[in-house]
Amino acid sequence: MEPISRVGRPKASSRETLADAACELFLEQGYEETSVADITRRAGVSRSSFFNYFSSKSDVLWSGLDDRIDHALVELAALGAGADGPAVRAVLAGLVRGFAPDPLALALRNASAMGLEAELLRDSGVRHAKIAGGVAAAARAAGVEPVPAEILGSACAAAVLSSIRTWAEEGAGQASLETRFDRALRCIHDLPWSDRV
Amino acid sequence: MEPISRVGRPKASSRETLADAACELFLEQGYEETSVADITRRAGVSRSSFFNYFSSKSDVLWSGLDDRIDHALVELAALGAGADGPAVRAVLAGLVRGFAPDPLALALRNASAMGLEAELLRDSGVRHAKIAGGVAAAARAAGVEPVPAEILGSACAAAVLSSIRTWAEEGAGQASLETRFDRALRCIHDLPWSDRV
DNA sequence: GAATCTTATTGGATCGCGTCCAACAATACG
DNA sequence: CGTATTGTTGGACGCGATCCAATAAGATTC
Repeated sequence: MEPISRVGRPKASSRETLADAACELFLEQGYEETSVADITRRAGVSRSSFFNYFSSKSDVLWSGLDDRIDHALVELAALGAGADGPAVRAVLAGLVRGFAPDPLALALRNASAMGLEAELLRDSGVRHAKIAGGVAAAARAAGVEPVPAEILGSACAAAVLSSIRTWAEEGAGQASLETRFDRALRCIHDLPWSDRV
Repeated sequence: MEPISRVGRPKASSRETLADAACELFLEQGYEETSVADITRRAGVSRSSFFNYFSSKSDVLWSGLDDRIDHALVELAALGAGADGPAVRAVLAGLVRGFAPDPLALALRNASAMGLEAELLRDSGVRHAKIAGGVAAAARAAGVEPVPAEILGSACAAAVLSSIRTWAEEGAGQASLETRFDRALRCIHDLPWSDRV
């Protein structure tokens, strides 16, 4: 991935060290109650260093998924006018494929223990919006009207995020994330109340 | 609405005074660049007073819609097991009915001038999640499985928010908000790619 | 091995949001 | 005129986040 540069001062710490320290503390004393200074103290680095590795406290939880989302957004944009259903489906499937247990999965599973409900509501809304926006743009590029495009985007984003959430909540057990996502996507064209809402 | 208390010190300022000052400044110099202190300076009150009227800076923009959303959530919860399509539709229609031009509408129309893109993405995500969560809970109460319920909720939330957004962006002209919302809701059971995604 | 280049780490200053609280002001009521 | 009630104010505080200059630790070059 990274063309590890062999020049300059070597990194003394790592994202992982910081993420581990952060997750420990989130579990021990809650997310809100853990300051960035707490995290860096435990990791044995300075507070400044934290922001060399993460752009914010919540980034510890979300950077893994964010990378995947950003990658998917690029692919969606590249679809151009050829953004039909299967193409979009393939991009989104790639988004979830191989998504490993991660600080985010830990946070989703222990949301109440971490006192994360509010924070997760807020942050997952941002990711929902990013995915939905990307899909909506792809749909518009393929000729769909703006409002239905947004609704479709939003439904797809919900499929992605809610499959991740249920997968994380139930541990690694049961169905794989990709299977869940497939099932979720199928729900879109089989919505309840479709004939009535 | 309010049982105006005739006892104790009368209010020296008002929400409206503060909201007006805030909107002026947001337009003049942008949202990020406007501090709470700036707002209260212009309104002629102390910084502390701001938080007697609004719970946060962004609350200036969102409190009007938030009240409506909270009201709708209560109604949705009250539906219980009888939450069928038309009932939910009626609640959501009530959410948008008579939604007047408002700091939020101003912000949506002048988002780029206010440098609000990022903030709106973030904040509208929260409202999307609230609406989607409420509709999903109602759907689950009516026997819908969790994942399709979330997707349905998300689609409904997108219908609400995207109709508000397009309505605000095009000024008060063209179609009324309620008409827009009706059209948006209809998109849900006529999604493009329905046979393919 | 010394100078130099590149990159990482660090501490400290600074800012803004949001919370909290005690002091104070203005009104109604008895 | 006291007193209760409600609103306003200033100040202190903690936290997240940004910025920057000083410093450290290697690699590279000569």
